[in-house]
Amino acid sequence: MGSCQHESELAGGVSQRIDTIINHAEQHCKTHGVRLTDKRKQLLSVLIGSEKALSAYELIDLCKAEFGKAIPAMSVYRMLQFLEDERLVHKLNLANKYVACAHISCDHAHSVSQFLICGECSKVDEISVPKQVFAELEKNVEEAGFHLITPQLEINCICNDCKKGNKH
Amino acid sequence: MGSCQHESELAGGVSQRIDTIINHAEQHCKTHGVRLTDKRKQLLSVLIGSEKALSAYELIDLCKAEFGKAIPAMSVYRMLQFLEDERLVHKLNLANKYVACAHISCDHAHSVSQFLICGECSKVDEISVPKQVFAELEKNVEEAGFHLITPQLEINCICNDCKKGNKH
DNA sequence: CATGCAAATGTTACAATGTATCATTTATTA
DNA sequence: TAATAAATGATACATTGTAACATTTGCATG
Repeated sequence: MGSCQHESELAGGVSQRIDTIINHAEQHCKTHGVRLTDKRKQLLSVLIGSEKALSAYELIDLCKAEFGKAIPAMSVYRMLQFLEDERLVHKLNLANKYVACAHISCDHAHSVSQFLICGECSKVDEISVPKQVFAELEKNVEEAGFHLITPQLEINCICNDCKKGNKH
Repeated sequence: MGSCQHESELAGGVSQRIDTIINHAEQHCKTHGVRLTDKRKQLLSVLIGSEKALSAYELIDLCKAEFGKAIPAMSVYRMLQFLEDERLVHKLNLANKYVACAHISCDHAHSVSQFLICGECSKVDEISVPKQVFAELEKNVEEAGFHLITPQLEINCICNDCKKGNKH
């Protein structure tokens, strides 16, 4: 697997960065024969613009603040499901929150993602641990008579800022 | 750290096994100056007797079935909190369910627990991966600017039985 | 034993999260 | 443009979890 640029490090301002990623998402959907509608795009752009993982209802509030109209909860859950199916968004079950995939603009597939979730401020980092470490873990799982279903690990952490006692 | 006998492998029948563990739990509470009341004991024994992780409301139903009286949700959540604080029970945030600690009868502390959670049937196994594997993982977490708070990893899996398509 | 205090549990009323069902709107295609 | 499928909206609920206050229980002490 080649290295890739983390999307938070893309050049340009914030909204330009979001546009770039959204463009990639649109391209992705086009080639998959599915539609990235305006509403879905709104949701995704809010997630991309957020440092933190967001709950469905936080998303509703933010969309309302940014776009003026409240999206019903039912619709938000459906759109999140769509975005998850298209691997544009990850659901963090540990926190019941959602984050944009950190690699939407990358072409290559990412094998294993670990999500570090700050329990204080919900900041999330999506990292990839070395294959070998993950392979070790998987070996132990298999020995216990279980099988990994998603190569996704969610880890409860505290981020540097919160550890230092900074407010947000 | 010494090796230890997994509690599901204790000799004797099921209810005897539960009694044995409960006795250890009582001893534990006595030395910690807290009370393992009858209700708390009921809850704990249901959890010990269950192969699967149980939600708070599943616990309410099972307690009602076994002991005749329904415990209010509020009380159940409080008792679960108590049992968690005493490290007799683990909360699995991935599944919003609870399991009895697999090592109540062991004297020594267990450093790092990984919970393998079957997404089909909620069966849970509490394993310990080698220290070195965990240390590797932790190193990656630190490099990302995060810190582990609980040495607890929850992993979405499917168990052998469910993979084979067995019904429960 | 009575009394008083603290811990534990119960009750009520909600808040928050998530979904089933049916209605409506929007896009696509013949 | 009409027919159809996909997406979204609206309503009503189910489930999960908690805040606030009331009651009961266990325990120490006079």
